[in-house]
Amino acid sequence: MKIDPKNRADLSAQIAKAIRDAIISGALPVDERLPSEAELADQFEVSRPTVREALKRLAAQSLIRTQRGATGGAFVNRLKFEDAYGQQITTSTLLLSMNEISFATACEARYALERACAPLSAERRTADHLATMRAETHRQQQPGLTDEAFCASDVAFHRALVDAAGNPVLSYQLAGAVEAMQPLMNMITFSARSREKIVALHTSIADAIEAQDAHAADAHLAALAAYTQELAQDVIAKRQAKRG
Amino acid sequence: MKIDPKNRADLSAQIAKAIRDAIISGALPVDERLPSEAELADQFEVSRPTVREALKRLAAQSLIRTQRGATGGAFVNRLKFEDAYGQQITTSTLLLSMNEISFATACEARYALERACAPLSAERRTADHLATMRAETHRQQQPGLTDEAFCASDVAFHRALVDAAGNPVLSYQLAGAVEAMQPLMNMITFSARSREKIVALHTSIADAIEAQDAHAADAHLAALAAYTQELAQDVIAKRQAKRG
DNA sequence: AGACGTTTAATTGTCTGACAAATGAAAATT
DNA sequence: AATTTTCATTTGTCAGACAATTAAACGTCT
Repeated sequence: MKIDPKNRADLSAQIAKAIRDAIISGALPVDERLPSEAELADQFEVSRPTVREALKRLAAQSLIRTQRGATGGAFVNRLKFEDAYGQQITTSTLLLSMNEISFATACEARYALERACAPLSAERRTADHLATMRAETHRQQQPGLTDEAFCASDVAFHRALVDAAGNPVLSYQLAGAVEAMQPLMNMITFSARSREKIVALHTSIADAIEAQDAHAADAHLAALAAYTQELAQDVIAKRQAKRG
Repeated sequence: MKIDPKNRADLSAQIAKAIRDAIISGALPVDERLPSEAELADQFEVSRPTVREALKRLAAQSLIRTQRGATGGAFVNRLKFEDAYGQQITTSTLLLSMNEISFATACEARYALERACAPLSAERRTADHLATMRAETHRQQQPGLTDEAFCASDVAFHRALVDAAGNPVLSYQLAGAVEAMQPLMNMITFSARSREKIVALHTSIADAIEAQDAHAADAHLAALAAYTQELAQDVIAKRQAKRG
């Protein structure tokens, strides 16, 4: 764990990288305690604030956790899926909002990934996953539901579908794609008729998953993808008509 | 952008969250300059080191960039796919290494996602993507290639396959899954015969993509997934035999 | 007037030293 | 033996200072 002694700029970034590399390589195992800030400052020959800035960088990535007190310090953190979810959703959301990603591109990616899960979900779905999907489709039929609540329920439905695949790596990867789409979906106002059609497709998907019919699930997901694209195009067209 | 004035613990985390929320909500647009560290310290009523720790947290997530000098400061960073790749790969790698994810689970997720890309890749592949895939399959036939180099070429082949879908969101999502698998793949020693079979499957996949035959591409990918699992099981079985 | 070097102000990067707060362990007391 | 007190360690925060960098403002020479 060394830093470049000549380049005295971005010291905290260099130190963070050195420690991060040690963690990734396994030299620092999970729950290992790092030296105290004072000791790290001595080792790297920098001041304590510089060490602290480096540690905060690592904390922002959930690579370490810190604890105050006599036996406290910085510990290598076991990166949990739930921690990673949050980061992925933040990153994906910003990527979509900052890079002029079209709705079509984001939507295509989302449904492509989701269709990859469907066969596994059909095979392994539990009663719990099915119950969640049914509950959400039921919620989506409530009359007074706001568009935001409808979209949130939509996300919950698709999360259950993905989780039913029983593969945490897939769930993690999909979390970003599905949740990052929500702000874009919220921009669409769902008419009563469009909601009805979406709920019908959700029901068909849940039926197919329950029947363990991967082919049917895929077909209904494809139909839902196509219909979502169609709705978005209508919204975009109407907006441009208003302008013109 | 406010912080809890009562809770004077984790101030830098609170400040980082306040600024992060402002960026995500769009209140701070891309390339907007944040107030100077001294001004932020005044606004939040904390010291400059505390502000700096908060800014370093955001820098670790590529949400801001800093520049020294008279017109310098911290600027909201346009999150590029390139930056996000790195973070996703780091996170995915650590998730796999720290959470006792089996090879089977990771492999299943990877190939499920990749098969989601295949139809789009078959439809949209350019000469450039095909050339990369051909070049990598050719490289994989070199006799003196180390296992690491073979795996690196394998990653490059699959990256080209994914990029051929022409959807940057998919490429971003897949980057984590494909690259994070590399350390696990490196643990497998590829015999001459297994390499031969893998190269044959790669060639079949490239052929199918070139012919824009999505169904064939999917079938060959499925075969590759099954064969990879088979190889891994052999390695695991041999290791256990050595122990016993 | 225009081109070119110089100064200057603003800003981040780093350092030093200090104190507060939390926390577990050791010591003292009942 | 159980409980309370004290204490050492460590992180969290603060104040002030100086160095390094950078672009704009200024001055000088042609």
